[in-house]
Amino acid sequence: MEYTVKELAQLAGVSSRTLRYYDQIGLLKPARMNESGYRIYSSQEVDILQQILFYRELGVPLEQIKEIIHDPAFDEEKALQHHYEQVKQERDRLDKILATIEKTLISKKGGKEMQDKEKFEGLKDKLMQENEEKYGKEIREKYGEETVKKSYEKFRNMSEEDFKKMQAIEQEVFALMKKVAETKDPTSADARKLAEKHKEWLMFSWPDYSKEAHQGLAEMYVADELFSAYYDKVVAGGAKILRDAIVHYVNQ
Amino acid sequence: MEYTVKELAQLAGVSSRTLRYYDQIGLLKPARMNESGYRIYSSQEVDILQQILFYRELGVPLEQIKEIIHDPAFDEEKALQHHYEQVKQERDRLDKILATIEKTLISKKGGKEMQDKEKFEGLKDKLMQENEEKYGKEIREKYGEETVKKSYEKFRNMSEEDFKKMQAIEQEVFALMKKVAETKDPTSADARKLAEKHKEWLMFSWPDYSKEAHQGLAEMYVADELFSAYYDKVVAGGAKILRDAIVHYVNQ
DNA sequence: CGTCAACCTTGACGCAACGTAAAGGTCAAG
DNA sequence: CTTGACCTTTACGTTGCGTCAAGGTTGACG
Repeated sequence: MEYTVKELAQLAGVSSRTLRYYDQIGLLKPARMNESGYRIYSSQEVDILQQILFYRELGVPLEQIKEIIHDPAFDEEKALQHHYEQVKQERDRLDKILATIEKTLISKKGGKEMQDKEKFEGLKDKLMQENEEKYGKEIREKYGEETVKKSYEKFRNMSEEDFKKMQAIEQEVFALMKKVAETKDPTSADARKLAEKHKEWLMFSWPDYSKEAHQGLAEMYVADELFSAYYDKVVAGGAKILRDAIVHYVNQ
Repeated sequence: MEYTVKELAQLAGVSSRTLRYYDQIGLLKPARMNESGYRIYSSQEVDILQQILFYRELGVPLEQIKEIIHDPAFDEEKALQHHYEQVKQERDRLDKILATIEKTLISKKGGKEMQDKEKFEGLKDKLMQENEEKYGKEIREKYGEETVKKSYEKFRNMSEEDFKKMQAIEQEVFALMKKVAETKDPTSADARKLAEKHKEWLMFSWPDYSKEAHQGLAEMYVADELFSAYYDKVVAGGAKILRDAIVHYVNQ
């Protein structure tokens, strides 16, 4: 059985252009060309195309499919394993994105006049997640994915009232930051209050508290420029002040 | 506070090229240009960039971000809601891909000489899933995602022995198909046996049996050219013979 | 035998969101 | 005044095709 481009294309549910492209990149060459230069495929190419489409469905790049198909010595299992990891990472990323969008949508409930603030909340949260990944490996191992999910649920179930409370507490944090900025003494009573308030604020969105995570977040406040800019807006050196207070607090 | 491209880029963790590109597409214009044509950004642009990066993290296309940012009348909530659906679909797709890769990797256990066959198994399964989506909505509503997951688990936990059994049964299905092909009578005893064998074969990878799904799959055997080609290879008109036998079987 | 639709060919641009030169101008430090 | 680190615009490469464009081939019909 022989096929022209269009015939094979319809058989396999792809476009003619796709077959020409596969020819072009050397992924699937026709069995032969007829006297006027038409591509002629045989049933052998049908089989190969089937395999190609299978891997394509899995999102494997055509270059890699080429290797899998044409190089019998190629370690297909390894390639698939690798691809599996890639896909998994991407899926996990999307999972996080979904959670963030949910939260962003929910936080819209908080009213209109603080919209910009909310947007920053979203960013903060993103950074919090990054922080978790950087500093909180142990915590993740301890509590696993469940914790993360709980955190989202907690946030999701947060009422508008809670949300406003959370913002009020953040204002208190700011006020204490300004106070501590005068002495810059992380061992002072106000510094302790600052760290405690910050913990209180944190607990609105964190399902569990751990000193390690708290300190990790504090370190990131200083390390991440965008983040520290947020606190430095409140008072010069705000991020460092907050960090020092927290570090001293968690280490008694 | 004013920034050059590089400064703002480092502050926000993006490349200078990105900022130039955002300028080019009108997403983020610098506050002004200096006398020699350098881009100068103010802290206002920092804030806007923050928002842009937030949405970019969510995978929102830059064109849409542009609307969200620059058009205050734009329904951001609706846009995010829509985007949420998009991302969810993509994530679900990746979930399925992961399951398929897993299965493909597992099926490698089945031995080397039937590798090509296995690849087709993967394709068949992909089509089975599509079939489920097309014809099996009711079933999905009945059993939900759990069923699908169970199906994968069942496959995952299938031993090499089971796998070989499954293939042996498929051979029996082929033999019966050839027999029935002589009379083409879907009401014959052999046709009944054929349908039953096919069900038996099916149950290796399906967690539950339903007549609707079985018939749906049968219909697809005929509707999908690539699929029917697989059965037509066994015997001419094989897909139709199998379909008719199954249809008669499930309707007593 | 002509012709007309439906195929086929190669070539080339477009898409998203930049990365990466290339070719040249600007600026602050030494 | 030179050097190196910045800045500018222009433009091509990436992935997997979709979509013209301009022209040749084929097969059915009158």
